[in-house]
Amino acid sequence: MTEESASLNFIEQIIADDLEAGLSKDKLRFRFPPEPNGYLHIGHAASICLNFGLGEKYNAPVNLRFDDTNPAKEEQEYVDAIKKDIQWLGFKWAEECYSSDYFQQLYDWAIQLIKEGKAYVDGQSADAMAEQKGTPTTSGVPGPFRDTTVQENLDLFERMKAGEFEQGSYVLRAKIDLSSPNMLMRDPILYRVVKKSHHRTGNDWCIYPMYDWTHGESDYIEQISHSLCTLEFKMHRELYDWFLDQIIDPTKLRPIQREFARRNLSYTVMSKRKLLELVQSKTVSGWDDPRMPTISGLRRRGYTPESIRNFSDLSGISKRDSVTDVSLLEYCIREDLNKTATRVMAVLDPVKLIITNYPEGKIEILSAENNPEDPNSGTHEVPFSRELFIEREDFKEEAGSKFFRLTLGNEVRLKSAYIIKGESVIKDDAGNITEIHCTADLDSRSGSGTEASTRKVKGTLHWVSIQHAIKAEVREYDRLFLDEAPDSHEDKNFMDFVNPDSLKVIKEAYLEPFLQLATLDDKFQFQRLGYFTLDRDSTSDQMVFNKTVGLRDSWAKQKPAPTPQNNQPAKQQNQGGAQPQGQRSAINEIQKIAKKYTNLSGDKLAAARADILKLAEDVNYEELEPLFGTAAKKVGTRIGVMIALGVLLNKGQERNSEIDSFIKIGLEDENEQLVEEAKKVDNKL
RNA sequence: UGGUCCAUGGUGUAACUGGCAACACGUCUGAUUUUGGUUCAGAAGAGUCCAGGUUCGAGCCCUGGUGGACCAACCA
Repeated sequence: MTEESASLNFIEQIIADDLEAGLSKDKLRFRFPPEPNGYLHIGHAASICLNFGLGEKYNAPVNLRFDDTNPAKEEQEYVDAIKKDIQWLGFKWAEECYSSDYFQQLYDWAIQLIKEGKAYVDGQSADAMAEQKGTPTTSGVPGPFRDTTVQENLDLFERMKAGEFEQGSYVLRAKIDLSSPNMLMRDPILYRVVKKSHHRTGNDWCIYPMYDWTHGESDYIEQISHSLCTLEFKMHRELYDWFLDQIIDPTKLRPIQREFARRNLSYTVMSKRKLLELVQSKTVSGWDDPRMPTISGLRRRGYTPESIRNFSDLSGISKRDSVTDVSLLEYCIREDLNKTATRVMAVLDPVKLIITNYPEGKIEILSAENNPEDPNSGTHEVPFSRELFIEREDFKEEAGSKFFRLTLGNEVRLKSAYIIKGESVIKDDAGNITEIHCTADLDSRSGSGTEASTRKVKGTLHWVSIQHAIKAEVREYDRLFLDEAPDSHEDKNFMDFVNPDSLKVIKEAYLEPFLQLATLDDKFQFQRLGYFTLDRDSTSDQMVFNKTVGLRDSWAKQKPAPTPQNNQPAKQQNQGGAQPQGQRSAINEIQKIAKKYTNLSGDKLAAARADILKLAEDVNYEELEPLFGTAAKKVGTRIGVMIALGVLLNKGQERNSEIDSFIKIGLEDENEQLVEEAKKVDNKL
C-alpha cells in the first residue's frame, strides 16, 4: 500500500487540523460501534475501513464497541458474526467494548443529572409526549412532570430501576429546551423501561439508556478522539455535545462527532431492516446468501477481503449522498482474482464433441497453466480423450466472421490441447444438436514444440473430458434488484423490484477432475466464464460452486440482445444533480451550448449555432426574457440568447422595450460575434 | 412550513491559503494474447445546479434562487 499524502478526505483533513491545533498524536483513538442487531454489510465496510484505516494511518487504537442498549433487538449471534466479519476483513481492534459495560456509570451520571435538576421522570404516554413536544415549526409545551422536585424524581427513577413500573409507563428525560428548532433537544429520553433479558447483562437491568445518552458518554469513557458516524446523526451532534457538557472532566479528552455519507450500492438495498425483510420473506436463503450485500454474503460469493478494502478506498469518503455503481465492486474483485485465482476448465452447458481421428480409449495427460499472470504458479494435469464436452454456445453450424468459435469447416484450439476442425453434427428428432464431430490436427498439441503447435487460430475453447469430468452444481447470480435504487421510490416498495431471476442453478455442470481437490477458500477462474468458489453447501459427493463474477465480456456486447431488459437505465429521481439529465429543457440546452460559444470556431461554431437555432424553436419568450439580464461578461450566453431571440422574432414575437434594449446593448458590445448576431436580429425588422 | 447538511464528466471521488478541472470505474478505438480475460497504447465525455456580485482572475469567497438528503421512535 502506497500511502498518498497528496489529498486527504475531509475527515482526515479534520484530524490533520486538530493535530495542527495542538492535539497530541497519541491521543488519537477511534471506534467502530455497531449495534448487534443484524449482519454487517458493504456499507459498514466503509465505516470499518475508515475507522480502522485511520487507526493504521496514525498508528492509533481502534475499539470495537457493541452498542447494545436495546435488548429487544440484539442477540449474541450478531455479536459473533460481526466480530468474524471484521477479522475476516483483516482488522484488529484494540479493545472489545460494550455499551452495556457502562450501564452503571451511565446510571450514576443520570442520578447526577436528576440531582442538578437537569433530568426528570415523565409518566406521560408516548403519544402525549409526542404531542407535547410540538413540531419543527411550533414549539413544545412543558408536560405535567417537568417540574417535579428532585427528591420525587430520584424516588421515581429508583423505582423505575427496581422494576416497579411496567414497560412504557415511565421514562427519564433530560430537561433541555422545548422550543429548540432541533427536535432532539426537546427534552430527549435518557432511559426507558424494557423488561427483557439482555444478551450480556441478563436481568440485571430493566431500564436501558437510549442511544444519545449512551453514545457520546461511551466515547468519552473510552477517550475516543474522533467519533465518526453517518450523516443522519448530524442532528444528534448538538445533543451529543450537551450530554458531554454535563459530565465532562475538562482535564480529559473531549470526543468530537463528525459525520460522513453512508455508502450506497446500486441495484441493492443497504438498511438492516430491509435486509432483514429479505431474509424473513425467504427472498434470499439467509444473511449470507451470495446475493446479499452483507460481508458474509460477499464472502460466500467469493469476494476477498482485499477486494472489499480496495473498494472502500476507491469509493472515498464525503458528505454527499451517492450511489456507487456495482461495476466498481466488480472491478475490484476481478482485479484481485485475476492475479490469484487458479485457472481451470468447466463446462456449464455441455454438448458432446467427438474427435473422430483420435483413437478410442486413448487418454493423454496434458499440462495446464495454473495462472498465466503468475509465472511461479506452476501447472496442473488435465486428462484428454476422444469424447469431450464443450460449451453449447461455443458452436454454430454456420456463423459470421465475427464468431471466433467452432463452426463446420473452421478451426479452433482446444485450450492446452489440440487444434480441431468442425466436420459434422448429429441432431435429434427435434433438431437439437446432440454430437459434434470434428477432426484434430494431431501435431498441434500445446507445448509439444512442433510447428503445428504454435499455429495461430482465431478461437480457443475450454473443454472437459467426458469420462474424467466430475459433475457438480453451479450457482450463478444476477443482481438482486432490477432497479438501480430500489428503495428510492416513494410510491413503490423496494420488494417490488426484486429480480425473479437472480439465482440460476445449474445442476449438472462438468468440471475438470483437478477441482476434486478444491476447498472452501479456494478461488478459481473457470476459463472464459468467470470466477468461482466452492460453496459451503458442498457435500462429499456433490460439490457446489458459486459464481463470484463473470469475466469482462466484450463479446456479449456485440451480440444483438444479450441480456434481458434488466439493464434498462432506470434513472431515479433523487440523487445529486438538479436537473434530470435526459430531459433538459430547450432553454437550458441553449445556455449550455452558448456558454462555450466564444471558444468555438469553424465547423464547431457553425454546428453550435445551428443547434441553438433548432433548439430555439422550442423556447418561448417567457423563458428567454429573464436571460436578457445576463452579466455582461458572460458573452457566450448572451450570444445564444440573441440567436434564440432572432428565431422568436421570426416566429412573430412582438418587439418590446426589453427586447429593444437587449439588442441595443448587444450592438454596442465589444465582442464582435455578439455585435454580429445583434445586427442580424436588429435587421430582421 | 422551522432547522441542518449537500450540489464537480454516466458513476464515485480530487483540485493545499482563489490561477484556465485531475484520478478511478464505465464507454469507445487499436495492438498483443492458446481465456472475446489480462496487459499495453490511445480517444470521447464536465467548464463545476441556476442567476447576480467581489476579483486582473472563482468549482473554491459573498448574495439570492433551484434541487436533493436528514430531523418530530420509550430504534440505533
